[in-house]
Amino acid sequence: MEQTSRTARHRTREEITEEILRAARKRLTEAGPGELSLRAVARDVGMVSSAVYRYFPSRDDLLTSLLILAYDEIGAAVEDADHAVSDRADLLARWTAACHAIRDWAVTHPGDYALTYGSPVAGYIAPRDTVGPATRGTVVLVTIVTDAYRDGRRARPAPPGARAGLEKTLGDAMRFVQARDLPHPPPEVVARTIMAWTSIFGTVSFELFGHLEGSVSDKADWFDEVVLRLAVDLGLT
Amino acid sequence: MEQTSRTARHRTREEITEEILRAARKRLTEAGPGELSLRAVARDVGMVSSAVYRYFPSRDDLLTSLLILAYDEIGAAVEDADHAVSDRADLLARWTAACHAIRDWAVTHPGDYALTYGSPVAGYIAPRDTVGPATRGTVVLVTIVTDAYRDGRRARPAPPGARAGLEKTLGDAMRFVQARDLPHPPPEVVARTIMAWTSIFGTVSFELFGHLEGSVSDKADWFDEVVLRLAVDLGLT
DNA sequence: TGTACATCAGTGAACGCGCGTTCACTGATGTAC
DNA sequence: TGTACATCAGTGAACGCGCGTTCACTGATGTAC
Repeated sequence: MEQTSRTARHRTREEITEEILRAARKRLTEAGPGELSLRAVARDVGMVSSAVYRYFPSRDDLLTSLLILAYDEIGAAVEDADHAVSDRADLLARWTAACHAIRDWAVTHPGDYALTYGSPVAGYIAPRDTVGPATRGTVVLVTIVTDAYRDGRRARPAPPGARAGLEKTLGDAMRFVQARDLPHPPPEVVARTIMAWTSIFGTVSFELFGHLEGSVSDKADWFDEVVLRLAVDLGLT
Repeated sequence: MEQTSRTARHRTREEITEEILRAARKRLTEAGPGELSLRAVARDVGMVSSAVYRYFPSRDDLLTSLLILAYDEIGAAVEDADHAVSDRADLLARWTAACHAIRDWAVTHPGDYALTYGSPVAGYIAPRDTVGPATRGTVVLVTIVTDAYRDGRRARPAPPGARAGLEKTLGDAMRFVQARDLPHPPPEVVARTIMAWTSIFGTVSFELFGHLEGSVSDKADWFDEVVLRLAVDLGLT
């Protein structure tokens, strides 16, 4: 009873909070996070600008919520795409599905993509709460590769000229997989995974930020080609 | 005589134009291109804001000049790095030098890097004049790879599952190398080159935009590792 | 070489604007007795 | 169940600010005869 009465007001509060976030995300596709205008968002929602302060203590807090929302959304999309592959041993299918989820989300949410993976907003420092959501998608990619390693599939070997000390260069990434996965994937596998991860987002960024113009004619097909080659390099096939 | 008298005033004009650009670039490291303030730049130079209009017709024109300047600078840095390798047949050395020039420039000019390779500025469309400068650095990377191909070195072969039509997916990039290089590098080589190019900038962007935090402990060493593996994949070793 | 005129760089005031945030307020919704 | 009080959402005015751009001006530099 106490719960339902609380939710009466509570629920509209949540609805309006979501409405503000929705309007802000829409604005992000046109304006860039640094120029996001609280007043414009308020106007879109149909409130006076000061009313927004009942929901977000400041513009920066709005940005933080948008950041967490975006990371959580792309993270969930990648997780869902991976889980939707019923044959868990089909690592190429899982890899392809996960990568596609990334690009699909980015293409349909260019404003949120710029917020999360574009240039950082000047004068804004993302608080700690964003770290968790930020890693969700990445963890899926890593899991697929380490599953492959456990399966006995092998990525490209270390190059002949490679120096020692790769493990130290990687640092936290090594510690992460070693705390999780048995048998421990060696540094070379972790390195190739980070390279692939970077390639995926690099390709998406190049597409969305216009750097493939004049080089690649079909961006979606190109992404598929990249994903396939990365899978091969990672030993997923 | 006429030339020297024209340069008297002309020269200070050029100097002040450069001073404005220098001040604007400095501002870019703190503010992001969308928020670049003409008035702030004028203040830094020690002029009244309206005086800047003697040099740039609008804020957008200032941005365009900054864009061209940045692309030209990184392009020249990459060209110089490549040319500085005296043994032209040492393709790994040339590749490594060119890639390092990219990262070095990016790390020392983060504001300009965000302008050129970060999220696009909302409401600003780069004019045609920026296209030429934008490609200079890329052309160097492509040249190194095609030199290797002419040498008989071979990149990774096309993956087993690859579809036909890669040539069409690439489009302009294929036309570019086919118009320039003999013997024509096949689509697979062009594809691997674009992937490597994307990886380089993806790695730099991830470093500068904070996405390697929590994964890679030594960013400079990591870049070296990436560059080496890309060289191997491209058949430069 | 000296004078008359044209060009140009820089000034300072003004324009109209949108911004983030604060604050005292009103009226509706929820809570406690 | 009904009343008194507390909480909360939203208003509207105001704050001080910085912005891009225009314009009439002054004084210095360059040009032509």
